[in-house]
Amino acid sequence: MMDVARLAGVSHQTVSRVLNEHKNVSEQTRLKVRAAIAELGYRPNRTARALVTGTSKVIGVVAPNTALYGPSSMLTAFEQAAQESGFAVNVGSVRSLNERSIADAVERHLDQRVAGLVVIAPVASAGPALARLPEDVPLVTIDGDPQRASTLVTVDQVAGARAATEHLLAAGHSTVWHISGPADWFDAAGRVQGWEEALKAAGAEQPPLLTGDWSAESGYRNGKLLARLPEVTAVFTANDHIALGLLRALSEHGRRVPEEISIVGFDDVPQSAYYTPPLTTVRPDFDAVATASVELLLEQIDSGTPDASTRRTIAPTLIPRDSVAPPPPR
Amino acid sequence: MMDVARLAGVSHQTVSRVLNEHKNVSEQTRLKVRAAIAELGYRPNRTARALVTGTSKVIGVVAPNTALYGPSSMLTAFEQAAQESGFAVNVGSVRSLNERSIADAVERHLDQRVAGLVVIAPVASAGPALARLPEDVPLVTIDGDPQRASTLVTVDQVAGARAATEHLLAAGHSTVWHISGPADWFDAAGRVQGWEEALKAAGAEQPPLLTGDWSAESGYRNGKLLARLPEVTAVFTANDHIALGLLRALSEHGRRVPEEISIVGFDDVPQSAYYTPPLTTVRPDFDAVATASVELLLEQIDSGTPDASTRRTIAPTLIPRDSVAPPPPR
DNA sequence: CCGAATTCTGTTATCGATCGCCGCAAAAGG
DNA sequence: CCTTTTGCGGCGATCGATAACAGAATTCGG
Repeated sequence: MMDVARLAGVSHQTVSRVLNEHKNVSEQTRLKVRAAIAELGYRPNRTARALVTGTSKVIGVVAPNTALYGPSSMLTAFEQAAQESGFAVNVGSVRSLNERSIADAVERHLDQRVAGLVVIAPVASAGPALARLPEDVPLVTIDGDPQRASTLVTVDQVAGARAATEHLLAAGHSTVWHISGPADWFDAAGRVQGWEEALKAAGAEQPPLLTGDWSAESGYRNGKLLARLPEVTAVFTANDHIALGLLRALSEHGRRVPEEISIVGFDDVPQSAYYTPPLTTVRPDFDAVATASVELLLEQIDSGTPDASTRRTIAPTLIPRDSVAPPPPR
Repeated sequence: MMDVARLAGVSHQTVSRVLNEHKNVSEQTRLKVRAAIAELGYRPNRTARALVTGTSKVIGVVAPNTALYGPSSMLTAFEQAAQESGFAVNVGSVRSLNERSIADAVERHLDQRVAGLVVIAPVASAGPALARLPEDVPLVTIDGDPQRASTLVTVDQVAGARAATEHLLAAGHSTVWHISGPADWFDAAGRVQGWEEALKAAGAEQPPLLTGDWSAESGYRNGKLLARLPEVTAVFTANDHIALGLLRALSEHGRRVPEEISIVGFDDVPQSAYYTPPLTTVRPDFDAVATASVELLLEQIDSGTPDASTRRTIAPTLIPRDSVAPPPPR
């Protein structure tokens, strides 16, 4: 910076002012400084700036360390959005979603003096870890506890699940079965709730809930059971991978989809259009979630007021494909 | 730090020594300082340290901004490995893999004063961007150009593809077709090469190469064509998603897998065991790639010698499932 | 045409650590 | 018993930026 100042014939402070787009610097010197910067190929040292300002142009993201489609696609979408606002992204993945490891990940980020935090915290155990956070750090929670008072961005799981269930009921099915995600995930709970609501609203009988863990394997395991129950004609699965396992199990038992059994998934993974048959599913807009999160976080960072307690809900859309048909005549 | 020093009755310098595990500090004062640190809950400011040392405990990762299974699972594996060595990870994803955007991502990381860089650079266009990197920054390239002289960690694409092709030939097929990945990806090129080698070694005729783009859609598109060629009995696809699209196309044309056509994929995505039929595939060990990368990078960082030009190759393993069978009698 | 307000720019202190050098005490050597 | 080495710990400078304050130049109202 000193070199630039010398070349431009000004003080280092003036260079700093140009860099930070302060007013009160004449057009003439501004140009001189700009020229000197360009000539020397000077790039400011963000570390030094971070030291004196006490904050950095870095956002910390805490995400579960899984290959799950949702979290991983949000991560990249998130990085993209941050980048467009001039922020870098520090990831701190957590192997398991318990309070301790989330708290650790948060600590690591705080050590790095991040400007704000985004936490993908889809389970209840994340709550306490976040509660002990210093008051003044900007925070956005994604898919977090709907009850907690903090800035929250969520996919409207309930509405998505309701749409899926209603779609099956509208096709003529008397009721709809559900294979859920892990019980401690808010996402899974929301989808169960939407499913229940739709059944109740339609006056349909509610079959027992089957529980999966997002994996195709769990869909397969539950599918083995469903395949043997002749009264099952429609199933809504908590995600597309469970649906895939279910399709596999049904196919092994010779039960045809959608002729005998209709299925709706959730997530719209890019492959689901090529399942056998192509899967009707619900698409949450992960890009929108990421964009909204960055937006809310930057608002907090700029304003200095950490917790506005606003929440943003992203509505998913139903993608009809070939895995839904009217029930077979009995 | 001053507060800690005061409480321990020493100077700030001694506190720093304790923190950095310098020798020349007596056991007695070390304990006093440790106690003071614990009592005050002091955490060193990494930003200040980064400023004076000129480097940070942060590694930059450049990865393509895709939902592709390989890159995204390496990203999380990578973060995990770095974390265990006390490093944080800064991600800089790139939307498209051209020279310009890769160079930009690298610049952003350098601005942050990262200690080293890992670049997932599976295309040739990444080369020039990396060539212009300052000499002294530790760098590990993943799945990069096998010809370039730089520290490189790769999955042995050729061996994996050879194994897949040989597996099909061993089942009795007279030749094997191949749907490749995008031509500009090294991964794709390696798999094509392994396929060619295996065919040549077996004296099998080499069918024309079909080109995909990793997506199920491209597998489907090519599958529509293959389904109409009665002589096709075995196909090796560049990844599992292409195989899924292929399965779909074959199923639509009433061609049965594996009775009429055998298929082998690549990647072993968690879902491939539940495709219809379960897919025989080749599993690259992404965790091993990540671990090796971090290891090599830390070696460079510690030793101060940036470019050791070592390379580490991870051998993939064939996972036999149900999508391979002998060819139908003719 | 002068004093006051307003721009512009420079000087110095500061963020929180590490590094180099120096002094002092205790241990080793003659 | 005195000198030399070694171990321990302190003082001040430093990294590269921004913040606060103050001085110089300019504009403006009366």
